[in-house]
Parts: sequence; C-alpha cells; structure tokens
Amino acid sequence: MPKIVNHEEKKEQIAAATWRVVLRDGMKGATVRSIAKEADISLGALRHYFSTQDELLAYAMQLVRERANARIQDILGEDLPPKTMVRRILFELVPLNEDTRAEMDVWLAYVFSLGRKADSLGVQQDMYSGIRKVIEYLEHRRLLREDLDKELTAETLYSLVDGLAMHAFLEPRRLTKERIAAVLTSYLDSICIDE
Amino acid sequence: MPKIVNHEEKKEQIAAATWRVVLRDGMKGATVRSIAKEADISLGALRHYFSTQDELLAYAMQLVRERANARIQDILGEDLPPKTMVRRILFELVPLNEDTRAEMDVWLAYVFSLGRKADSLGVQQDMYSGIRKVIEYLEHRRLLREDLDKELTAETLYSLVDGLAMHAFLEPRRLTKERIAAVLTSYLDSICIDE
DNA sequence: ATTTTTATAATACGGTTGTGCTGAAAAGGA
DNA sequence: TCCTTTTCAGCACAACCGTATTATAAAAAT
Repeated sequence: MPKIVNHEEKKEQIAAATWRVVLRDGMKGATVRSIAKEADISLGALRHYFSTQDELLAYAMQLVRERANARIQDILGEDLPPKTMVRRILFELVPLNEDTRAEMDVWLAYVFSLGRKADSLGVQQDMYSGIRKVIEYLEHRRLLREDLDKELTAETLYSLVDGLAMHAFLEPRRLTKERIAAVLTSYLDSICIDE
Repeated sequence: MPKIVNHEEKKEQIAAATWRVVLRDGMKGATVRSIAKEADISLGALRHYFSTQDELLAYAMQLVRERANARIQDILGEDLPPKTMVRRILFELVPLNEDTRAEMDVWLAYVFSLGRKADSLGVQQDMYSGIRKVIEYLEHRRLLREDLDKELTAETLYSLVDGLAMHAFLEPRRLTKERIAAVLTSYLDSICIDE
C-alpha cells in the first residue's frame, strides 16, 4: 500500500477551501483551479479526491448541512428548559456569529446557483419537518398558544428564519445579530403562552 | 439617419430573453451568447445595445424592480379598504402567480450571484423602508395592535415575505401559492386589531 | 443619387473553463 | 529487494467565455 493519507480528512480540508473561495469570490469564482490553489494542492491532486466539480460542490455543501445538524443534535442532548432549548435551536439556524454566518452565506450562494435543479435535488428537504417538530414540541410542553394553526405557524417560523438569513447575507450592515436575535425572540414569544 | 428602431423597446426584449435564460439555466448559463441566441439576435447586435455583460444584467434586473414598483404604485392608486390594500401590496411581493414567481426567481438568482457585492451595491435598498411605511400606514389607520414594536414588526414582516419567496423558489412543489397566501394573511391578521 | 449614421453580422483573440491522460514519486507488502 | 497500489503533478485538449474589430446592409438626410 502507498502513502498513508486520511481520505476523509483531506476531503474536508478541500471542502473548507471551497467555502473560503465561495465566500471571497462567490459561486462564480468557485472553479476547480481556484479551489485547488486555495487548498494548496495541484489540480491533479484535487481531481484524485473529486472526479468532477459537481461532486466536489455537492460534498462541500452537504458538509455544511451535516455541521448544522450536528450542532442541533448537541443542543437536543443538553438539559435545558423547553423554551430555552427551542430558542437555542432556532439561533443555530440563523447567522448570529461569524461561523454560522459564513455557513449560511455559502449555503445560500450554492442553493440559488442551482436554479431550477434545487427542487428536484431536494436541498433543504427536512428543514420544514424539523421546524414542524419544534412547534409540536412546544405544544406538547403546553407552551404553544392553543389558538394557532400548527402548520401555518411552522411555515411562518420557517420562512422567518430563512428570511433573516437571507437579509443578513444581502444587508449585513443593516441587519445586525442583535436585531436578528430580537426579531426571532419576539416572534417566539408571540406564539408562546405568556406566563 | 438610419433604420428606425425603438431602442428602449429592443432593450426590454433582450432583458426578457435574459430572464428566460436565467430561469432555464440559472445565472451560470446567462452568457452573452446564450442570451443573444434566446433573443434571436447576433452577438454583435446584442453588444450594440449593451456594451458589457454586467451592464446587460444590471439593466435586466433593474427592470424587474421597476415592474414590481409599478404594480405597487397601481395598487396605491386604487381606492381600497386599508387592510385590503396592505394585503394586496404584500401579495405583490411574494410569488402568487407564474409572472411574479418568475420575477422573484430571477431576482433571487441574481442578487445571490453578486455575493458580497450585494451589500455595497445596495440591491433591495428601499425594501425595508417600504415595509416600514406599510406598518406605519396600518398604525395611522388604527389597525395595528398597539402593543407591538413597530421596527421589530416591520423587520419580521420583511423577513417573512422574502423567506416565503425563497422557499417558493427552493421548494415550489411543497409551498403552493394557496399556502403562501394563507401564511401571509394569518400573520397580517395576527398584527392587526381584530374586529 | 450621394452622403452619413445606425443596425447588424461575422470573425477573431486572448483567456479560462472542466476534464482527460500520462507518468513519476512514494510507501507498505512480498 | 522488488512489486503493487496509492498519491500527486503536469500537461493537453476541446469547449466556452467576454470583448474587440471589421465589414456589410439599410435607411434617413442631403
């Protein structure tokens, strides 16, 4: 056997380089050459790990999803008051620090570059059902106002979260993280029973 | 003087071809060549109206904005009950028919392809202030619940509108227009005084 | 009819793209 | 030591990109 190199680790390094390039130059600048340069490897080496550009981008972007999922799973493992836990989870889906902001920006640039393919590729498919579960969790803990339509509330919260992420991308100077947090908190309060 | 050709009209035809290309192939496929082909003109003819690609795209996308603005101005000119007028305006900002959906999809693909330039270019500048005015209009007509923070409410509504547009783009099969209308209507009701 | 200006077409050019191909270097197993 | 397999580098190629240049056609103005 040849030189030992952790395949998965190397692929993640390349994915990280991909993120940096997308953040710096947008999806248009995310060429295989510039990514290889950013990762400080040759074009041939890059192609050894990803045989096509689509494969590379799909991997790099799926990794973004997995990271976000992992963070949410961590929060679910903690022992927190229900409403605090819900707020913490929602705060992970919205750009409140430089890391999550970078993740969101990369993700948004990618999904919108897919054009009409985004639907069939099923990007962000389990997001709505995830938000749905959050709402049901609130109801189960008797924290949700009882006059609300659960489906509509979930859809509203879901749109609110991604709308905030979108505006944080397009207008980062106007939409500060404090403002994002305030919007999300106030909406959460508005659908919860006040006590 | 030479052959008479309505300059502005021709540019709008080319812009329309640009929209079709972006919808079909995404921003990546929006090359000057494919746009010229879609508009059924030569590359040289295209270049006679737009000397650079950026200029063409900027024109085509600003036209999208102007169309939306014009539709809203039309509604403002009508004589409608205040809440109906507000709902009608919000419905123009969200993809509820094939035309507005196409407009939104093209617009979203464009602004996200700009990457970090979007902020400095000030795309969708006056959107927030526009929503702000809608909220103030509701308050002035004594329709807005008085316990609400106006700024936060405007920011929430703004994010909700664009979040819905975004999801209509990414998940058109799940998020039907009926559902979009229901979400927007229910949120509008929730911030208005019930009577 | 001739001039002049615009509209359009055709072609060219330098650069970049994704991807394929070849071969060498490296390193564990025999 | 030799062999096999992985890792990686480099180059090549065809296609496409945005833009520039040039030439032709058309039509209003003189």
